[in-house]
Amino acid sequence: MKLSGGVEWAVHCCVVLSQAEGPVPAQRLAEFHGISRTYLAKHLQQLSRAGLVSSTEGRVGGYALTRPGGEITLLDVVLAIEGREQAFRCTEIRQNGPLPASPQACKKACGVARAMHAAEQAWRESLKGVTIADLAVSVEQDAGPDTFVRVREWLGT
Amino acid sequence: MKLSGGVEWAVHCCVVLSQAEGPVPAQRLAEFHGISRTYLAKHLQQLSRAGLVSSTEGRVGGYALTRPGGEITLLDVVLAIEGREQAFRCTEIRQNGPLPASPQACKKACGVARAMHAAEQAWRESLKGVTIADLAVSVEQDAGPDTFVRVREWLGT
DNA sequence: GTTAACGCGGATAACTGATATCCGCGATTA
DNA sequence: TAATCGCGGATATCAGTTATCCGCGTTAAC
Repeated sequence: MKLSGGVEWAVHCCVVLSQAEGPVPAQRLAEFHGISRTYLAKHLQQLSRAGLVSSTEGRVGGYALTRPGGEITLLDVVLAIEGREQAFRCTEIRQNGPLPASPQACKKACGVARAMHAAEQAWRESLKGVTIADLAVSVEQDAGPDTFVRVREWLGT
Repeated sequence: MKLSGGVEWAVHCCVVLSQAEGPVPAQRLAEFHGISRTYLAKHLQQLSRAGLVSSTEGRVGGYALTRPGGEITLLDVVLAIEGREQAFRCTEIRQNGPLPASPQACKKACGVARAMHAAEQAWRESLKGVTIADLAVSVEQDAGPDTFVRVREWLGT
């Protein structure tokens, strides 16, 4: 089980965007994080399709958050990049073999699937409790109070 | 993000083993669940290496749980199959680019990684709260009180 | 009006990991 | 001695991730 590396990129980009003043081009976000421009573009397009960021085309285009950082959760970003499917996928093996479960019993999900999905729900709830704004605060605490001032400066360059 | 299909197989096998009277061969477990014998064998070997099941070789060999079902959690099985690595892997992109985080600040994990790992911890805690015995009970409730009697009967065939 | 910077979608390719099978080996028992 | 079993290695296939490139339309500056 592995999360796409794009999740990390997307989250960090959202934190930067939450502190930017205007639209930030993908090129700029890629440079800032030292990552591939073309591949990052794909992930930003996913964020755009999910409605988390808006894109402006043309000469001075780029990406911006559609909502304040406090209204975008980590879960929003993760689902936008990873998709909304559950990590655990029940293949209903209880219906196989010499003693298959009755169609009657299979109306509800099996105990294994229920437990796995409950765990995944706990994961999602935890991610839901963290916003981009929260992460921005933690970055500021770790890297110093002038961090985003310098980020904005560099973005304006 | 997707969990290995082997997790589902392994969990269901553990439930069956918790109700078996002697060692159950991989062949038998595969037949019972209508799945590939050779591939299931690989997963059972992983459970064996993790210490969740013991294997007896030879003519009347097979697999058995090393502990009562109540002492084996869903998390034990998932980690045995999926490995113990976190799904989210921080690549420290904060250290890249024109404004890299200071080595000082990087002594602790970044806020993004902390939040992702906290969510994963919540997932693990949830899995830790469910035992094989719990799952056996839920199977019995869903499929009827004589279910495991018939399972043992078929295994003995 | 032309040019340059930008986002968008499609095509493509390399690489990785999951899925799956087969084989020979040693162990055990009928 | 033969049949049944687990074990590990080699191998093949397939899907998903990672990544790049291209042409297209859009927009602003010159």
